[in-house]
Amino acid sequence: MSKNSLGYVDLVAIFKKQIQSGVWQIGRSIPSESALAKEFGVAVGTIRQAIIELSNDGVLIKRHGKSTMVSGGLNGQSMLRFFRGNVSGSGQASPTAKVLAVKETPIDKTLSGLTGWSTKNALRLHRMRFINESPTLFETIYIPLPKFKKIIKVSPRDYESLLYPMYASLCEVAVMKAKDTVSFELLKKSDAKALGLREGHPGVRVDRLAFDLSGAVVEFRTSVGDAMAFQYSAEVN
Amino acid sequence: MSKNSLGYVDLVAIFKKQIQSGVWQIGRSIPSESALAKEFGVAVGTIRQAIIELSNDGVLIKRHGKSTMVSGGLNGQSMLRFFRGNVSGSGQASPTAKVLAVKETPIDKTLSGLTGWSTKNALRLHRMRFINESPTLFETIYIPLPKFKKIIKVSPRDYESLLYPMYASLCEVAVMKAKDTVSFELLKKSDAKALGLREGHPGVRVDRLAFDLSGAVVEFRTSVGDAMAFQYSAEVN
DNA sequence: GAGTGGTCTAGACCACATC
DNA sequence: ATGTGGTCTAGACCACTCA
Repeated sequence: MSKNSLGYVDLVAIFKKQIQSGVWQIGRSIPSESALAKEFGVAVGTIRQAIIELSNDGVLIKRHGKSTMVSGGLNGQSMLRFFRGNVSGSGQASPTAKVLAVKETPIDKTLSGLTGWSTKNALRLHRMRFINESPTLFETIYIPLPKFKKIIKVSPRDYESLLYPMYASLCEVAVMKAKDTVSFELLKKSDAKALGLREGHPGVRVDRLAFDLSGAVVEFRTSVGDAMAFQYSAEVN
Repeated sequence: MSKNSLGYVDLVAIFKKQIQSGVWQIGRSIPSESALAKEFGVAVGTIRQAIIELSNDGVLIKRHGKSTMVSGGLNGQSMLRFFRGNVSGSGQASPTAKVLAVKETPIDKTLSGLTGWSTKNALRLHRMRFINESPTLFETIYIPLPKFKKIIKVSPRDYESLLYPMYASLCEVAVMKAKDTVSFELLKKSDAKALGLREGHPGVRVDRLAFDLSGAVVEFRTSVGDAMAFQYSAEVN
């Protein structure tokens, strides 16, 4: 006895593959529910159940009356809400970012251990983030090659101010989830200097692993800032 | 033309009221889907849609083959994973807690501003949390009266080691959501002393607002610890 | 085996977006 | 007016739990 028709769980897996393989592209529409029902030989309700699950996971975006689209993932502006006196407050803060350096570097044991990357090289970016013109976060970012090779051809001055949307549009990589680890440390000389503080000043450090749809790590980022200006809010559910 | 039958959105609201009013009690079963369908005069599918939504919000707990139950909310053991070398690691850490003082205090403007509490008094607890016998977090906890009046009659030595389950079983209060705000500061003398550190040592402070099903604040808690031992992990979605 | 939730169907009808 | 997703129905059948 073999099952000869697909369940919604199967469809969820199939739809994910459509996205990972690029058949369904980031930011573009997927076929209508009734079309998919015909294509896969199931009832519309079954298609809907699969789509609703993916929508709850942030993979698809539904809007009543319009077609369902493939999400580009997180937008990455989530990092700066960690500091006092910024965006979420009233008035206008002006968060900006500047990429200071881009360099191709080998993936060493430490980095591959953290990320699971098995290719040889990665890109390393140094990036400063500003609030109201003042340097607030110094970031070191690793992204693997060759997946992000198109980034190399972009001049750092032409980087978009948010990296994740750029990853999506340029490299077809959607960051769906991330894990932050916040810890406290005294600033090293180099970090302190970049932030306009003295060596040994209390610092905060946020290590972030960013994951794509398949759960693979697509970025590792370390951000350092002034602990005394730091404030992090999180929902616990 | 009036709508003469209930939609699943209406049912979600109705079911929440059943819980808030105590008709459906924390930890107990709710009627079966088919029974509810008859009671409210709708199809089973409509009941299911409402229940699924509440289940996704953590309000109800479904288990295949068994009846659906009302959740007791968060368990409150979430705070200690913030420190290094603890539970989530291998081996056995032994997190414990000890309530040092319980006192009835008036709700001042600051507290009512933060929490929205409009009654006159609150209970204030001082509580120390330990990892492997060593004092790690010093907590100051406010809960409003008269909602928590049953707590007064319990001797601090008889408190359960997790407070949220005690709130649920004793006071019918389920903490469904919380908001943590993490910041760094130099330890005040009193906090430092309680933690076995010297005044001015780098400290971490976590302010938490805990919410019930209706979104009302049911607890305000401030936790202070050693910044050097602090490590916080969070998922970003 | 009786009772519960889980999946799927086929179709009706509603609500929103767009032309 | 057409196409899309949103809601609801009534019923069949499956899968799990427990006595």
